[in-house]
Amino acid sequence: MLKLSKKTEYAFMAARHLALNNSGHYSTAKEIAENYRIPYQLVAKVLQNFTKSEIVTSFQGAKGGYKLNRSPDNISLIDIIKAVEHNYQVTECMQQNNSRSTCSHLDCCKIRDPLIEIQRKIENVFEQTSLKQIL
Amino acid sequence: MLKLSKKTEYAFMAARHLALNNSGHYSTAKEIAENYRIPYQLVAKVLQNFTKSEIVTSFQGAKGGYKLNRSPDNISLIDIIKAVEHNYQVTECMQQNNSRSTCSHLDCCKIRDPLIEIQRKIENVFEQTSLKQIL
DNA sequence: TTTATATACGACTAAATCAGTCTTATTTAT
DNA sequence: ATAAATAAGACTGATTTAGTCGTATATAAA
Repeated sequence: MLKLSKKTEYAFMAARHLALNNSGHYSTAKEIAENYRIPYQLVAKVLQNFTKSEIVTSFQGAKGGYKLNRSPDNISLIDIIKAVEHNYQVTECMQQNNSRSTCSHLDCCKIRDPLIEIQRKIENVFEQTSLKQIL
Repeated sequence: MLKLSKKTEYAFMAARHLALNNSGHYSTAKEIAENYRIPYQLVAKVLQNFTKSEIVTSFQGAKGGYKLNRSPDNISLIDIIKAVEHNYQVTECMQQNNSRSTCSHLDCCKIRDPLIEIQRKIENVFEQTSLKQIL
């Protein structure tokens, strides 16, 4: 319960690696996978998600790889989470397509509103932490 | 990801119900289950967990049930979580019997320390919210 | 122009966790 | 005695998560 997915862990690790890289070449999925013993395919997907969210720019082909688009202090952990996870809500009824009215409990469960506040505070924790802070 | 378990949701609902009850009789698992359309056996387990954690006192037999031991503003959501969940950590390596040294990644994953801080802040959110605040 | 090295991406499978059920024992008011 | 309640462990089914496989496409460099 309340656990981050492996995908998000790998996303944090990959983002951190990209932020620290100043070796001249673009960082690759292979490099990150080997460096931290993460399954290659999973890092690859994470990096593709980063590209879609415009956190990084990708370069295809030989000598290709990824580079960060913004400086690490301008990227928050919530940006990274949103790039790789659709659902990071504390309850089902806060996920898209759900609402008070889809609640299966009689007259809703009565704790939805306070939990929305909890959700807001937890998101805030990740919002307030920048990539720079985890280097 | 980051979702509360149903058990914890039911625990919040049950605790809230107990806090609001001033009907003269003890609240029972059956009553709570029917009131919110929660599976009886699950509420029953939650309430048994509450008893073990001394959040409530239980009364067995006919006319039995449960009553809160403390006032709602003296019970935090983290108390409730701890009563029903063994693991509420954001990463596996923060759960009991795990540590930096059991990390499967080379030279640990490098993000453990910042995540410990995140964990602390998330626990703080639940610590700072009392049962009274969700009534 | 071929080859090696990369990203892109969807489909699939295996493993782990979670939710819910079943069963039995014990306690106690009436 | 009986009914109503807690106590608790074992089991099953459903869902989610983690990881793999396969194929297509792009590009630098020999």
